[in-house]
Amino acid sequence: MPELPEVNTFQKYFEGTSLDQRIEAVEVHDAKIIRNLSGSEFIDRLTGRTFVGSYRRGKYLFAKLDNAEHLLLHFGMTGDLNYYAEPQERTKHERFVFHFDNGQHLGFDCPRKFARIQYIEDLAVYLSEIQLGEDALVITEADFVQRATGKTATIKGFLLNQSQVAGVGNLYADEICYQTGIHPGSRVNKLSSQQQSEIYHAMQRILRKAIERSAYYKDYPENWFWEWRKEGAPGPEGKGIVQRTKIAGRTTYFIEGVQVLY
DNA sequence: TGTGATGTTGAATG
DNA sequence: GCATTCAACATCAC
Repeated sequence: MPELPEVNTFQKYFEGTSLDQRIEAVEVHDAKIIRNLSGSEFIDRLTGRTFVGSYRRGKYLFAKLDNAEHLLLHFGMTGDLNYYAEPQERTKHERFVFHFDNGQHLGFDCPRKFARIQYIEDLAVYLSEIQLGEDALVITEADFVQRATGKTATIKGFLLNQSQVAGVGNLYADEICYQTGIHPGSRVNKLSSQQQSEIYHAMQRILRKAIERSAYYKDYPENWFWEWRKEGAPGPEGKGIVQRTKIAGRTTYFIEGVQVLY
């Protein structure tokens, strides 16, 4: 689930539910996804604190604490937030939960444990240490094109590379390639700067639309790929054939005969 | 029952 | 240095 639009939805959910309530207790069921602290250290650091805001960059969500430090929530493939009142509303794969002083809870659910939770003392320092590109919605066209210039990677690989642009994942990368009529295996340096800027605008348009629909796939426009991601099926309007392959190590769908390989 | 899954990382390879 | 592939992480659903 969690690519940029999904994480944006998590952020809204977090801000709409979990701010300004003192964390009275923290319960850790499985500390595996907490990367830089033990379970008991995690409990010690968070107990008594209050969430006061958040910052999202790409798929990284930083929950801001009242001591100006942050908790990084990276959702991996299956992370999810669950704010609830009654204990029986607890989800099956809850890994830890904050008990707020108003009786509410914020649980972090993650069946596959690919999520990464990290306690960040200094956000600016952390961001300068990791290789994380500018957020896909924030990056300027000039910066995007400049980063693309000369790259020999496939366009799909480039879009997935979080150190170039942060936020695009496997599904949206396919959608961007589809909507620009470009084969996902095309080399970035074979594309004109005009095409690179078309990709930039498609990326922003698609992510914005997805956010507007709260990353709820069923509400996406009918001509998006959700409707046609089936190998061997005819493409939209009967043009071309849906192909499934592997590009940049990820399962990739595109329409043979419609998306041009450069 | 086997296969693959919306993410990231590190090692190995070209 | 750059790009790609693969394995690993752990679990579930088809």
